[in-house]
Amino acid sequence: MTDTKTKIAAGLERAFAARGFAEPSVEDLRDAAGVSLRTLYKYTPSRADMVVAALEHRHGRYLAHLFEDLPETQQAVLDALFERVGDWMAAEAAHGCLFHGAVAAEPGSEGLRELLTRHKAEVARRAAAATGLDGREIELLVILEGLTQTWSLHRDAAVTSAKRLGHGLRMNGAA
Amino acid sequence: MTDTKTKIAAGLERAFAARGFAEPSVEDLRDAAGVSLRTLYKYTPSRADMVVAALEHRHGRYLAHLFEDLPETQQAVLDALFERVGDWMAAEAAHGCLFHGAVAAEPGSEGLRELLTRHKAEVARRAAAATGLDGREIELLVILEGLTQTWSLHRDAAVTSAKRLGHGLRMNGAA
DNA sequence: GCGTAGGTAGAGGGATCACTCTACATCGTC
DNA sequence: GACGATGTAGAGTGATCCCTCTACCTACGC
Repeated sequence: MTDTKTKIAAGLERAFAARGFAEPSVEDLRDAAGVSLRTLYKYTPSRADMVVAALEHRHGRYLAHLFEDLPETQQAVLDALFERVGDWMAAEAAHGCLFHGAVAAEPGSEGLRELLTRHKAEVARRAAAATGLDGREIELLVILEGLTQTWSLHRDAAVTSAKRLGHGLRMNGAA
Repeated sequence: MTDTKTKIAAGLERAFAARGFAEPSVEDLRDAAGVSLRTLYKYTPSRADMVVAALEHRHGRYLAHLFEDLPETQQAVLDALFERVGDWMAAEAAHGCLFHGAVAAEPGSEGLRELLTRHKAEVARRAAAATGLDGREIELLVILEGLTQTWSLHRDAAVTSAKRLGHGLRMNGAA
C-alpha cells in the first residue's frame, strides 16, 4: 500500500487542481484524499497545511514531467520544454498554474508566496541549464509563464508562439 | 458628485486588487465602496456581480493606462508598453492580474472566463495594432502575460527581459 | 492473547458569511 | 410643503464551514 502521506498529498493536489482553492470544503478534500477526517487532520493540521501539501507534491511531479528524459540537442530541448508545458496544461492544469492560484486565493500568506518563488526559481534554473541558456533565466521564465497563462486561451497556437520566441532567444546572445 | 455606480465599481476594484477575491467579506466591500449595504446590493445584486463590476471597471482603466498617449515610432511603442505594464503592476496589481485571479477564485464560472477571454483578446489586438506587429498577437500576448506573472518575482529585470524578447519579435518576421 | 499504532465513521460546536428587511434621512421638483 | 427617488444604518436569518472529539475497528509484533 502506498504511503498514507503521499496518498493524501496526491488526492489534495487533484482536488485543488480540479476545483480551485476556494470551492472545495474540507469534507470534499477528505473524499479526494480517500482517508478519514481525523487522518487528514493528523497529517495536515489545518486547511492551509493541506494547500501546502498539495503544492509540494505538485512541485515534484511538475519537475519530473518537464525535465526527465529530454532530447539530446539543446535546440530540441527548448522545443520539447514548451511542448511539455502544453501537454501538462492539457492533462493536469486546465485552470492554470496551481502555485499562482494558491497565492491569488490567499494573498496575505507569506508562506505560499515563498513556495511560489522557490518553485519558479527552480523551474527557471533547470530550464536554463538544460537548454544551455545560462544567464537568460528570466527571459526563459517570461516565455514559460506567458505560455502557461495563454495556453488556456489559445492552446497549440500558444505553444507555437512560445517556440518562436525561444528561437529568437537563441539568436541574439547579447542585449 | 460622481455617479454612484462608478463609485461602487471603483471601490470594489480597489478592494479585490488589494486583498484578493476570497478574503474580503461583503461588509468589507461595502466599506470599500463607500455606500450602504442596501445600495451596494441594489447595483450588484450578488457578490458574484460585485466581482464582475470590479473587472469591467478595471478593464477600462487598464486599456487607458496602456494605450493612451503612446510615443510615435513603433519600436518605442513596444518598449513603452512593457514599461507601462511594469508601472501598472507596481502601482495597482501587486497581487497579479485581477482577471486571472477572479477565474482562479471561481473556476466554475463561465461568465468570468468569458470576461477574461475578451479582456486579453482586446489587449492583444490593441498591442499588435499599436506596434505594427499585426498577425503576431499571440506572441505579443505570451510576452505580456509572462511579464505580468514574473514581475512580482523579478521587478525591473522582468521588464528588461520582456523588451529583449520584444526586439527579437521584430527581427524574425516569419517562422 | 494482548497491546499498540494507525486507521474509520460521523456528530456537534462555534464562528463567519451572504443576503434580506425594517425604519429613517435627504434632496430636487412641482 | 408634499412627494418620490435615492440614499443610510444595522439587526436578523439561515446556511456553511473549519475543526474537535468520542467511539470503534484492524493488523501486527511479541
